[in-house]
Amino acid sequence: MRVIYMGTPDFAVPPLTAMHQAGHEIVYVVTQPDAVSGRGKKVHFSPVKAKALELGIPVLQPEKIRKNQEFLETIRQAKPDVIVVAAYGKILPKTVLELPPLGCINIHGSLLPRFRGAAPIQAAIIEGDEETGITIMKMAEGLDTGDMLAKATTLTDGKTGQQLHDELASLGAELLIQTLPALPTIKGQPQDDALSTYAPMISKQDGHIDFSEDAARIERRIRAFDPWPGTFAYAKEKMLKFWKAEVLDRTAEAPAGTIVEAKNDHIDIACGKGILRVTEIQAPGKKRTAVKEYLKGNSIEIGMVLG
RNA sequence: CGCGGGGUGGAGCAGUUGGUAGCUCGUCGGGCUCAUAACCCGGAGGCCGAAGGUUCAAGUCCUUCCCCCGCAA
Repeated sequence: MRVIYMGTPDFAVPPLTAMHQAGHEIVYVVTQPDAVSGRGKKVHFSPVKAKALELGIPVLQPEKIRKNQEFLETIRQAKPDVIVVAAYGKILPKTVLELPPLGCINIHGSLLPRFRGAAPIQAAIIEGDEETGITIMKMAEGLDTGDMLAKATTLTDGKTGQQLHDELASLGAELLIQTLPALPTIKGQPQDDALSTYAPMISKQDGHIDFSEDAARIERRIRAFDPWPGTFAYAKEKMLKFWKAEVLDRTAEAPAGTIVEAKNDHIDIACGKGILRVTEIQAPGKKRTAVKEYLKGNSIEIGMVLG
């Protein structure tokens, strides 16, 4: 099949690789423009661009699409059968959605209509869903509202955001390869808008722990935000990131955020409900460390309140 | 040249205004104990990230490089 692929981050790499291996003719890869990022402000390619270059596929990086006649003309002349989109990072205008004969299809990291939006994978963990998955849909003008074409599921289990992300990325690639050939005949299933939820884009600030929450939810947040943006709280002026924790059912008789115990391999913190037992921590400028190790060279003041 | 923290015995950390390194844990040996992630006694283990330089003398000052990490993007 003749396809144009649009995607940007790591999540969008496996589908690209899979289509290439499956023998689909990928005319162009469209991805976000190079941008400065990371320490030292160096210019970095998007992961998808890096892979496309490796595979020898022409890359397009339009700043904007809507009024970009040159870009629109280029993809029109490419005459793709379909445009496949995975975490591209920009809303596509109707002119693009209607351009290919088979339309545009999108790989989304949740079981729609649950968790429409930018961060479905993390949302599934935070909300405590036992099951999540991948949905491939026909793209419509609304945000992740198109008719569903195929689904694949997996368990959330005790997975971190990274683990679930990687798993769903490859699951999405598989599902895409299965779905593409059937595209001309497959019948989409409309989403039930009444059941839809929205998973907004995550910001650094979302990692700031609110200890008045249920310890169980905080633990899920810690997992979901591993490795980014990380989940943190402040001890005095110092930021502490938490990477692993358990939940104790009993409730502490102390205000939320109070450190009630710190010994051996754990630091216990009072929450709105339950106690958060932190077992892996990271201080600024330091690496992730098991609390067991951390406590050997650092002292934790019992009764201190984290904010 | 975006801002900043750090690389010290196996692990996590201290090391004052430069004078050949210390703590906690672990480890090994011994002791106590019904027992212990407990306690007591004793021991091993470090070319202090790398390469230069200053100095009578550098972990501690200067230069360059390598690596790790936080912020910001």
